[in-house]
Amino acid sequence: MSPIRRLTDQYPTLATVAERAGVSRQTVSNALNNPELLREDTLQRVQAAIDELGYTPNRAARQLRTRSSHMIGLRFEPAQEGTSNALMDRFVHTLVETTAETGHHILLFSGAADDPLDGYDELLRATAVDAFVITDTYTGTAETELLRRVGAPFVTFGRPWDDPDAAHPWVDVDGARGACLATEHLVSVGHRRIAWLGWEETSRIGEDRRSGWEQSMADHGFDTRGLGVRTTDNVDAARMEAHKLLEDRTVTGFCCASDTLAIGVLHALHERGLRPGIDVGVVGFDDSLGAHVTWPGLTSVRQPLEQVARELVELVHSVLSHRPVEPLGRMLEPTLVVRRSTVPDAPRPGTIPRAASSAATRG
Amino acid sequence: MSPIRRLTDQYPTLATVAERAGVSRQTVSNALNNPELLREDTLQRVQAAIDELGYTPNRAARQLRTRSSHMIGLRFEPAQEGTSNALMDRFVHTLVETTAETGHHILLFSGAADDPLDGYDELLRATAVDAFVITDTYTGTAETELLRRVGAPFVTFGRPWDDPDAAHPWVDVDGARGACLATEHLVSVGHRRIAWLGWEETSRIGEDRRSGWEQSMADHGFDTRGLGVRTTDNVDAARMEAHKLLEDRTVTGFCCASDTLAIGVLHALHERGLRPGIDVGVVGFDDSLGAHVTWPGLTSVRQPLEQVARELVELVHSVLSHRPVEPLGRMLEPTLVVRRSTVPDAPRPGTIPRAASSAATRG
DNA sequence: GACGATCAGTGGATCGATCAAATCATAGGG
DNA sequence: CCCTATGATTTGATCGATCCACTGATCGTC
Repeated sequence: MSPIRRLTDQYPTLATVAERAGVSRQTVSNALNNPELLREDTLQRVQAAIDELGYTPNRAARQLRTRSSHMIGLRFEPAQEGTSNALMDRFVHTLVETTAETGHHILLFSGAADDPLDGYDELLRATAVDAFVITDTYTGTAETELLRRVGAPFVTFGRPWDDPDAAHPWVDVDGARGACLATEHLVSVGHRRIAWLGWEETSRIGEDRRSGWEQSMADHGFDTRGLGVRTTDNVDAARMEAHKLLEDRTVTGFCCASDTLAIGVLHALHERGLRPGIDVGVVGFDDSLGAHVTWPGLTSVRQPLEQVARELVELVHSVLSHRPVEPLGRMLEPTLVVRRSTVPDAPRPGTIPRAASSAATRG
Repeated sequence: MSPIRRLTDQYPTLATVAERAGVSRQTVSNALNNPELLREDTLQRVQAAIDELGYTPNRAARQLRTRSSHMIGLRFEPAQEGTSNALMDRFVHTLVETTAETGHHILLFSGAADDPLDGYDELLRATAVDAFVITDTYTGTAETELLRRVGAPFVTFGRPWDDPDAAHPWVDVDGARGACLATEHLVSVGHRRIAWLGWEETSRIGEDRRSGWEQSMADHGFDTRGLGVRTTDNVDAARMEAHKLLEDRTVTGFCCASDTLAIGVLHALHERGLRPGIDVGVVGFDDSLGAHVTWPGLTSVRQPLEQVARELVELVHSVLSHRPVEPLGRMLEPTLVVRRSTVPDAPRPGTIPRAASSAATRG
C-alpha cells in the first residue's frame, strides 16, 4: 500500500527514491524500465523505496523525454439525436480497459462537425497522443490520408473501403457474413420468401450486409426479385416499406440492415395484426438496446465489439513498436442473438440486471 | 494554414519560433500566454512566425513546467450487458466539446470493477490529470472521500446524497421534479388513478423520483394507496408488476422510474389488448433510445445532460482557478418529451436521421 | 538633469524523467 | 601482474516549455 499524500505535498520524484535507496537516479529509472540491468539485491532495494514512498513516475517528464505520451486519441463524434451509441459504449470501454493494461490511456477529442480532419493535427503537433483509433472509415478516407501523409500511427475499425493500397492495420466485422447468418436462421425456421430491408445504395456497409442476404438466398435457390428494398434508416420509413412488402402475402421473413429498421417492421406487423416470430420472422442488426426491449424481443446480429477493441489495441502496439503487421486486416465474425421475433419460445426479452440500468439512468 | 509536416521531421519548438521572429523564447511564451505584455507589433511578428512554422506548444513540456496537464479524468465504468449508456454518450460528448474550448481534454480510465477507488490515485501521482468528473455519486462516497483527502479537484454529476458536509461543487437533475412533470402530464390528459413503478427502496435516485409522484398525487388529492410499486429494473419484472396493477381496472396511468420499466408496462398492455395512450397512459424516464423506437412511442422525462456537462466543466474551471463556487450545487430541471404512450396523436416515433444510425451501426 | 516607476524584453535555472557516455568494480586470460 | 571484457552503476546533458530575476529603454516629475 502506498501512503496517502495530499496534492499540496510534494510528490516523490525519481531523485527522492534514488536518495532513499542509496543509488543514482538512473538506477531507479532502470529499475522501472530495464530491471534486467540491475543486480537482484539492488533491484529489491529500489523497489522497496518505491513502495515506501508511493512513487509513481511523472508522466509529463517521461513524455517530454521519450516523446511518447502513452495516449491514444479517439475522436468522439457528435452524437446525433436518437443515435444508439450504446454500441460505441461497449467498444470504448473495452478499448479503455485493454489499453490500460500497458499503461496507455484513451484521450477523447472532438472536432468541427464539418471537418473530419479537425483535431488530429493539433494533437500530433503537441505530441499529445502516440496514435489514433479511427472508427468511421466508411465516411471516406480523409482522416486516413492525412495521418498517412504526416506519418502518424493509426489503426481503424473498418476496412479501407475506398483505398485499395491502404497500408494501415485494421479490424472489421464481416457484415455480409452477419446478414448471411440472419438469412440462414430465417430459412432454418421455415421462411422462404425473405425480404431485405436496408440502407441506401450509397452505404458501403449497407451494401456489404445486403450482399450476404443475396448470397444466402442464391445458395438456396430462392428468388430475390422485388424483395430487396433500400430506405433511410428510421423506424417510420421502415414501417412503411414493410407495409408495401407485406402486400405480397408470401413474404414471411425480414432481414434488416439495422435494429431501427427491424423495429419499423415490427411496428408494421403490429398494425396488421401479424404475430412476429409466428407469422413473420424479423432479424435486426447490431443487437442494440432496442433489440433487447422491443416487444416481443428482436433477433439480431451482434458484432463482437469487445474483440474488435482488443485486436485494435494489439495492432496499435504493433505499430508503435514498429513490428510488421501481418496480415494487415482482420475480419471478425458476428454472431446471431435469437429472440422471439423469429422463435416464439425464445427467452423473454430484457432481463436487465438492476445495477446496469441504474447506471443507465444516471447517464 | 499551417504547413503539413511529417512526424519524422522535427516539430518546431518555441526556440525555433523565437529565432524566426527575432525575439527571445520568453517573448514567444508570453505571446501565447500573456499577449497583453507584448507591444502590438512584436506580438504580430511572433504570431506570424508561429503561423508560418505551424507551431503548437509541446504539451508535455508545458505540463512538466506548470504541473498542469489540461486533462480531466473520467472513469468509464464497465458497461453491463443491456445497459443504455446512450445517455452517457450525450453527456460525454458535450463534456469533450466543452472542455476542448479551453484546451482541455477528457482522459478515460478504468479501474477494477470491485474497487471504486482504483485508478484515481495513480493518475494523480503521475500528474496525468488536473481534475476529475465523477458520475456515480449514488453508489457511495468512497471516491469523493478519497479525492477530498488527497486534495484533488473534482466535481460530481449527482448531489452528495450521503454526505451533508460535502464541499465539492456538483450538478444534478431534479428527479422528483421529473416525476412530478410526468404525473402532471398524465393528470392533464385525464388520468386520476396513476401508479408508480419504480426501483427498490435502496435506490436514492429512485426514491427521489418517487417522491415527485407522491407529491403531485397529494397535491391533487389523489389517493396513492396500493399504487406505488417497487421492483428491479428490467422489462420483465415491470411487465409482471404492471399486470398486477392492471387487475385494478381503475388504474389508467403509469409513471415509471425508467424507460425500461415503462417498456415493461407497454408489454403488459399489449398482452391485455389495452391501447397505450388511449386506454392507459405510460411515462418513462431518461428518454433513451428505447423510448424513441418502442411502439407506439414512449413519453419520457428527459434529463438535460448537455447542460449538465457544460455546467460541470464550468465548475471544474472554477475549482482549478481557485475561484469560490457559489452555490456549491446546481439543480437542473428535466423536461418531458411527449409521445404516443400518453397522447395518441403525438408525432410518430423514431424519425431518426440517416447519418445518426449509420454511426450507431458502426459503434 | 537626476530620480524612481513602469513597460518591454532577455537569459539562466528549472520541472522530472531518459539518453548517452563515462566510471567503477569484478573477473578471466595471457 | 597487467590488460581487456563484461557487468553494474553514475554523471552530465537534454527534452521544450515556464518561472524568476534581471537589464534597457521610456517617461513623467521635481
